[in-house]
Amino acid sequence: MRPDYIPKDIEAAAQQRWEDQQAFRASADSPKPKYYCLSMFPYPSGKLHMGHVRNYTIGDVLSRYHRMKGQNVMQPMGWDAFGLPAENAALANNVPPAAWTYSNIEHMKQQLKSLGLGIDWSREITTCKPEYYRWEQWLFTRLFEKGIIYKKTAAVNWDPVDCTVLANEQVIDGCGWRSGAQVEKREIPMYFFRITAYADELLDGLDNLPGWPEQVKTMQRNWIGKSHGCEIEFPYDAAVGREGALKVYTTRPDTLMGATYVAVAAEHTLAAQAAGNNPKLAAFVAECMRGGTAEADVATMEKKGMDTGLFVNHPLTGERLPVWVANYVLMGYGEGAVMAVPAHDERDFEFAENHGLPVKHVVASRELLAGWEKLETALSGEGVAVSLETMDRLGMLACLTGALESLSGAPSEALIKAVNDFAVQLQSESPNTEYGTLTCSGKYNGMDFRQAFDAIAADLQAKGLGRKRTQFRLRDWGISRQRYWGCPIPVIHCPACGDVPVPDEQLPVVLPENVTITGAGSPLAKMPEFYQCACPKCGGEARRETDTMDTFVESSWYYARYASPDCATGMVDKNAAQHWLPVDQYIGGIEHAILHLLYARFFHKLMRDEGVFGDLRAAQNLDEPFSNLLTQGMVVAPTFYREDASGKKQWINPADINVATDARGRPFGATLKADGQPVIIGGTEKMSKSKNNGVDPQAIIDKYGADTARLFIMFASPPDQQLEWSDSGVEGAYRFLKRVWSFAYENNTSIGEHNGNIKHPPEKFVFDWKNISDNFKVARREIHEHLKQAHFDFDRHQFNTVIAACMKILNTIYRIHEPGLKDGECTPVWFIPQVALKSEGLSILLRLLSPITPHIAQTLWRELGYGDDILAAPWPEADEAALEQDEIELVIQVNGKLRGSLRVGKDTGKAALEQLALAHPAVQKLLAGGAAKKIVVVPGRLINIVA
RNA sequence: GCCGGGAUGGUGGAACUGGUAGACGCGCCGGACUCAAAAUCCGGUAUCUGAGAGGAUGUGGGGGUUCAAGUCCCCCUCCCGGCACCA
Repeated sequence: MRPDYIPKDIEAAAQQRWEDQQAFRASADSPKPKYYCLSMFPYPSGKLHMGHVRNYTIGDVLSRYHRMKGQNVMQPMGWDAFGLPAENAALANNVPPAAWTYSNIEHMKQQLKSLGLGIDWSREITTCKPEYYRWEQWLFTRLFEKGIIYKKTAAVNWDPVDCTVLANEQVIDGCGWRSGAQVEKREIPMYFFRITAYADELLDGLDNLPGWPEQVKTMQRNWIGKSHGCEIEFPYDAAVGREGALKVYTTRPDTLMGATYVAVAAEHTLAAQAAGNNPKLAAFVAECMRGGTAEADVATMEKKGMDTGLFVNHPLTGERLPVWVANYVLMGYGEGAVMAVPAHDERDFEFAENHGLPVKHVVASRELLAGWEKLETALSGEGVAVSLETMDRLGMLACLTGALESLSGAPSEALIKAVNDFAVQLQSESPNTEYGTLTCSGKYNGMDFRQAFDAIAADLQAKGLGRKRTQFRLRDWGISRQRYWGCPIPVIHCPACGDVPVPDEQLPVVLPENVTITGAGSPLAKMPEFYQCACPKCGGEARRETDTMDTFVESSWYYARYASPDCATGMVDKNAAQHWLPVDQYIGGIEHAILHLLYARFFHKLMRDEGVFGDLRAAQNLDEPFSNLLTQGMVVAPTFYREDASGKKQWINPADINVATDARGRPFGATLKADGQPVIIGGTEKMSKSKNNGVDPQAIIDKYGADTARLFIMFASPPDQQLEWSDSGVEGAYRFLKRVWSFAYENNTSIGEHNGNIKHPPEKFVFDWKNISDNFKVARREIHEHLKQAHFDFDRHQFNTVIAACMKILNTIYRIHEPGLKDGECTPVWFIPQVALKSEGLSILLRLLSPITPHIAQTLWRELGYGDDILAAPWPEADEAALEQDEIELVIQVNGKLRGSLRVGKDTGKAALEQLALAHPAVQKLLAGGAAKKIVVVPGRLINIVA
């Protein structure tokens, strides 16, 4: 055995061994229970980044852990190969997207292999290959025929200079990233997946996912946004142009009597109609069309609006309400129109304040009602009666003003104060968005939310001007992309037959790979050899669709494809699907919590309903694709920069920086290694090219080895938290592995001999641990306590404390020594238990470490004669007998403050404990002769004396 | 703006069900080894106060519940993720 830890050598050897043995090839034939462990596949951007390393290490740790616990693990890998960056790279470097993508895959695959991941590479899939996407096209044609896919128009970001559609990412401050031109919203026809048809199932299904983080389920529930409300129609007459009704949806029909105006989106027909003969309004509508479509931008815009001059009628009172155009009302949401109740909605209130629109309170809190009662008493004291009818019509404030004006003399000071008090109270409740009691609402006065909701809905229904409706925030999924590097949409447009899906025998519609990317429009639309075709129905001349699919489509079903990656008869082989699905553990970034994970769940149900998984009775448990989900945090690192003459920040990579610290280790400045001059320390941010704070995983692997990289990443923080990169932390991880190696080397001979004597596996050898010395008993108890803790932490995926437990075990076994004796001098009586204990401790340590740092664990397992293959070793279990203790330590508190401790027999009774605690000198001192009011005894933990 | 998270020593983090705050690392300080350095090993290290024993304070800020709060409840600040065409 070599005295030094040389990761390069042992890692290459271990990886070669796994490759030779095909150690990670998963077969459905195994009698063991299956465990399908999946990490989100990477976009092949060029090289691995730390986020990938983190993701795949977590997946590999779980895979290896479950394998050692006796499961038949399948851990596949593939490439999310379609996407925008390939087109950008093509523009920048003049390389076709296909060639760029394939070469990136080649390189990244080597990098993944060097991490020592236990991946079944025979299942590798690449989404830009026709063998993969043809099945996506196949499903599309089925769904198209079923009506799950339909066509409608939707708004996109249009760059008027480059004449191209931009992704939200490519719109910066409302302008195109390349042209700098102001982006416009433009309506174009697109294909949509009717995901809303599955909204209820997607929502309810979340209740059957106990293995998902609560926060992700909450986000998805909110995203789906099921609400119960009413659709309400506001009729208008011929004065508007023609008779009709403006339809809105609201979750607050109880506030209907407080509606003081209605607002419509710029694209709404009423807006267009009003703009027809109003140039100012037309200009405003055009202004609303400027800017991107991203919701975050729209929602943070200044709320602007303009009066159309049109009126609609309140459905219950017939009152005329003005119609406004507002930029915060979006055509794609609900009906593209809202009823505005400024008194009870934040946005409506702000808008009404800005435009001088009336505010009418119709829902009152208990406090406000009490305030109003007080005011009424004050008013009647001055002989003023408030008419309920007036109040219903005008609202409290207007009604009050009228009443005061009707006073014959000047109001008394008491009345002025009462009025002021009420006004202040009303102001503080504006807007009041809580449920409350209806007021100023005529026949609905006094009702609560539920009663008012039902009564108003019933009245609307009776008038034919509204009804209860359940609505979802979730919108149908538009999948058409006017881009080249994606899966072609398998539709042919025939002038005679309309949109015709491509028949099975003509699939796949292959994306041509040798193209030139210009950045203006899709190259496919310029390739007659691609788009010219015959109609499959009538044979006439037709045009092939040149849009491609959203790349979320590929990533919505890849997990299923892994079950039978080469299946040539369908998306997935039915038997393979029924064997491997669902995914037992899915791991990926929290940023995918909504879109990707919702789309994949949706697709799973589409495939199920299409019979892709076979007979539904046979395909049980196939309603959801991912049983357990782990969402990892991102990898962040410190940033450093200098400002150039123009004030522009020049970001400097942390690798080129020296950080100076004071005597206590506090950083007080940083300098550039190259010139020794100071740089500015920025914040800690997500590793990125733009902040130049990325650390190349390859450099870490080359310098320290994959085990160190994996160990550091798993140790630095729990998987779901963000991970802060630290070079010295990496050094620490490396130091620990060197210490493990040294321990093994130093005890190589004795442990090796011991292991040889007892024959493996070591558990078969029953050592009489009862007769070892007290020191050894303590050491052994520590080891087994740490093991127990590690086990607990493995199961809750808190790998950082698993590693802490490993470090503690190493610290313990390093100290195993009979006092005053060295190995060579030990008498046989001491020597044998000492070696046995060290051997047991190291065997536990190596097996605990093996999922995390598999190369060193495998190497030492063999070197010290535990066995040939640590993957086949049984998972260690804590020995309960080793954990037993006769005496325990209890903490003594006085008034909740720590004042001392007590060693007692483990079975000491409560009364005895109280006596012992009261007799404790620190307690005596604090009680100063007084009696304890109360004594709280928490068994095994503490005694709290309340003085 | 809306939805979801987060904040604990110089630092990454630990504290499982409300029960000894700071495990385990990193850094720093001291020591051993060395001609010296690196590496390695041993010890110390929340803050303030005290010679010391000890005392006081302390988990982003403010309030509350409890014998007891990092943990539960209410309000606030800042940071991060997502917002439907980045993946």
